[in-house]
Amino acid sequence: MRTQNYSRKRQAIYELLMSTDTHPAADWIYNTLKPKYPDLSLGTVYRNLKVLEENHMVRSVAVVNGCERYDARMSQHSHFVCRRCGKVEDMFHKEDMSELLRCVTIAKDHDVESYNLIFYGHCSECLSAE
Amino acid sequence: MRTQNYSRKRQAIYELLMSTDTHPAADWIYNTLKPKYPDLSLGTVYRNLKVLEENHMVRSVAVVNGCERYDARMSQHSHFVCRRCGKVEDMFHKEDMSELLRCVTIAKDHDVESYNLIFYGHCSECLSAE
DNA sequence: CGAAAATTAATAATTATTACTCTTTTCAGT
DNA sequence: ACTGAAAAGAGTAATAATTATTAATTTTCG
Repeated sequence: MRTQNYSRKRQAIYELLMSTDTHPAADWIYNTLKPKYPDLSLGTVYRNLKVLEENHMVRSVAVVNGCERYDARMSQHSHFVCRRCGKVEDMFHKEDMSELLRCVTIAKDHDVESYNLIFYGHCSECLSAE
Repeated sequence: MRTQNYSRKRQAIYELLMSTDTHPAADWIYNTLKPKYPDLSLGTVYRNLKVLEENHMVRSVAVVNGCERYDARMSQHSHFVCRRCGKVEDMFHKEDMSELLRCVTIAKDHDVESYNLIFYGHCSECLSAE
């Protein structure tokens, strides 16, 4: 059986995502890896993000200004999106969020696999800049 | 001072959104109103959705398959998105969700204005179809 | 090594959304 | 009701993120 990440570029994309907490878009990943991988193609970044997503190694955490933003930290946590600068920040949970499921009426015949909680507002930098 | 002129098309878009719980995309709104307003333009739908959004009469609740989905019910509630058919359903809260805010670490210097909670999974129709 | 399968670069195509230009509608003040 | 300026719209072109295609390269593994 073939291993999952046998391509250097896929590995590089994954490791870059693991090493940052900026929740970048495909475009940023492409530009960041380009110097080290001069023949990298943007299509490769998109395709690998999809492959990694299917393998639950990466997830899309938000769409900001029409751009999908990715995160390789799969432990359950939420995000804050700045409406002004588009920055995406982590928001870690104080306690188990399964609590959350008790707060909403869930149809019993639905198969709820995951959830995504996003907070919107203005980040500290943008607040002080105004 | 003149703020906004009354427009019957904007009104129609708003009323259509109020009358449905399917959380439609711009495209669906356009096709639904087209028979009654034969000269309606898709650009008009997009522009008015943005105007209504700025006036807090409408909000985007999710992006499904690259399409923004809208809701005119502004009372706080969450949504379920079916990963298979893309359906967006309402999930009303059993209790006050301000409780929710206590579960995450919120940086004090951030101005959190709103949040969006989306559940993902498979709806009952898609489950029984498999 | 060598063949089969997976991956990629480069490019073309797709598609949701926005911008633009000119026309039409709306409405406050007459 | 009439008018003129502001707002809104139609129709079309443009934008930009993402996806599909295809031929070439790389990787895997017997």
